[in-house]
Amino acid sequence: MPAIADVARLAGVSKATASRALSGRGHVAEETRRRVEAAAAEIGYIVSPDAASLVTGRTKNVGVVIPFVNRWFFGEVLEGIERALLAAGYDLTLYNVDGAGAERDRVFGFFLARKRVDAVIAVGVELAPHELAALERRDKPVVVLGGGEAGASGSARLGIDDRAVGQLATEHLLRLGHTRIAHLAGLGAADAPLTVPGRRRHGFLDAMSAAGLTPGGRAEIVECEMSMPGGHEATLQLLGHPGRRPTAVFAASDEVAFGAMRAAERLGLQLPRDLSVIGVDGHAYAEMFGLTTVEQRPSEQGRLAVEVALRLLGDSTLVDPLPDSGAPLPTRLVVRSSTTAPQR
Amino acid sequence: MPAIADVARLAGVSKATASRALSGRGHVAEETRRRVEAAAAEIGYIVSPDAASLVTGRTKNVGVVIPFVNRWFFGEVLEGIERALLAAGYDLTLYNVDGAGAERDRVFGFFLARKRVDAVIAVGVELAPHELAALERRDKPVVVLGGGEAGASGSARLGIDDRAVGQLATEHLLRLGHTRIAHLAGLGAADAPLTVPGRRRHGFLDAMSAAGLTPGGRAEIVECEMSMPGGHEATLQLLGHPGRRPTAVFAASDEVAFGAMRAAERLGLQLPRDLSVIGVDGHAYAEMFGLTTVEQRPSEQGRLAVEVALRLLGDSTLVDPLPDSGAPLPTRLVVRSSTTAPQR
DNA sequence: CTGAAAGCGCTTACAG
DNA sequence: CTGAAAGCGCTTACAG
Repeated sequence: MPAIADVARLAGVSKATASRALSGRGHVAEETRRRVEAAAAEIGYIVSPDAASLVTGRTKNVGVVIPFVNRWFFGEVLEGIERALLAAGYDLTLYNVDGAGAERDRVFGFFLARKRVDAVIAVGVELAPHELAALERRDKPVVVLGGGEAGASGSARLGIDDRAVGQLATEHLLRLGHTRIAHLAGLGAADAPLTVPGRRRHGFLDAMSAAGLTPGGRAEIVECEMSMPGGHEATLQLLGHPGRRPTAVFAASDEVAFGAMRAAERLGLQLPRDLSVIGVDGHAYAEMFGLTTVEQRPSEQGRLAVEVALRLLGDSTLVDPLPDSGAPLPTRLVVRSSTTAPQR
Repeated sequence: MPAIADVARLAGVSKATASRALSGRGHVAEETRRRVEAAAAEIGYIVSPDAASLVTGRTKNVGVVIPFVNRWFFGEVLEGIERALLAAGYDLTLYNVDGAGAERDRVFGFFLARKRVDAVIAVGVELAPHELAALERRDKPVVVLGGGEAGASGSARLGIDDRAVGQLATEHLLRLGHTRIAHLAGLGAADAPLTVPGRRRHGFLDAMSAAGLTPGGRAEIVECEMSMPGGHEATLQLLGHPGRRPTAVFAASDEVAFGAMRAAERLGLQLPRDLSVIGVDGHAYAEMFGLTTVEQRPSEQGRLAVEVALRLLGDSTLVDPLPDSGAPLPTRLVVRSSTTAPQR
């Protein structure tokens, strides 16, 4: 494995000059640079990131903490992050952390605490105060994407306005004339008002109240896992009482909405005549299902999170101001065939 | 940021002893070890992986090359790999590489060529000979999971027997009495016989031939993207000719099967009466769809790939022999309600 | 524009 | 069982 000393020798320069020529930092005569580059190419030299990190203190590596890989939103975010990081010459170290437990403590207490990553991007993960503090103590910029409370000093927060999204989705149904509207909320929505499910639920309640409709207790909000089977099961349960069946459902995510649609069809309902369904996400399958949804662009959000992280690291080539000013990321209502006016 | 010299000073020992006490390599008196550990804990010392890598030549980091994150099989594999790597104290560096192109060349030519990962796990990616050769030249063990041809010297290959899977799925339909069976194959199945879609298609043809049924050209094999919309679209196309409609469909993956089921229902068919559908995967949603499938365990496969990689690195604590002997990974037919005998 | 030297933070023979 | 010393492969002031 050739080292920089080999390149230097072959090019007839010092290691210092070889380093400058290859890294582009510092001035090197054009002719010298060419010689060094030719020498490096000839012997297949590739810089050792470890050695470089040791002296610069930069690893060119970003840690990503994410609770799921196999949920559409998270997978898309991850792809967006990966692409942007790669383009910037950074590596992505993946930590799949869901909930609490020994594994999580190990990620924050050991893996992330070492000098192996320059920054951390946390996707849809509530960072405990001590977790954030530990990262900041080690001068690791943190970018939090989605959910959560306002950030601490060294950290940035990015995300859509989930409360507004819930409100918009509900208002769409209200404007169509629905009054018996159920909400399929994510697990823990009622208990954790600052999480993504909690905020969407809040938006739902805001819209209903504004319309003078006070949703009753369990009959109109059902919590479920934010997946297709979650929505399926909850909808079977929800539509179980034929007495006061809702005419519309606001599902906390598109995957939940798909499950709801399938469950309703299985019960013999005609969609959208007997039940309107709206989701949140803009899932790749939404078009196939004809699902009306509030669309967001997770892969774009991932790209943005990377830009903010690089900027926090002072390694951004960007001129444009970034939307880390606190403004929420964009969303957009996309109306398809799954929502219509209620039957008279 | 405290260094090992600080720990040594505080514990009243040399850096060498501190290193040995903390790493567990080499002998240290029990009492000394305790003093060193107490000192490390007191000042919050955490070893610098870069510095350690530089001298040991090991990074405790494995690169994972994967074409998708957001397809069930791949997401599950990734989660399995991540968990196993984390448990072994390794980091996972993610390279999301789909198809060819400049990005791919950059991953293999730059990112993976550096001394930043000890080994590479490639999931469902056909490695070009020069890509494999480049990794081997740098002494990087390679574990290939899924698809592809027999491995080269320093590499191991793991996967299910996709041809046998295709055959089994088709035989299940044949045994139920179906004779007009269509296959929804993955894109490129006909052109690339050694890929996953190619092998499943091959198994389909083997079973059909053995039953004396020679499938005609395009009427009975349709290729599509291996996703739910892919299966949906292909099925609408397939069932377009009411003349010789198949009574059963073997879908190359569960996601394709879900799309096929939805398309058939949309066309007014009663499932499974009018159409039996079988998939491959054991997707988390298969139960909800009542889908008969040939199940595999991708997260388990990911775990196995890690074990093989660690073994190749001589860093395995395992005693049991591993299934890297060339035997295919296990699969299992799971019969649900989506398949039944054809209508008379 | 270029080079000699120091040093990043570790680990590992080599002695004792 | 422990320590002094060398060295992993780089980059960066500091001179010139």
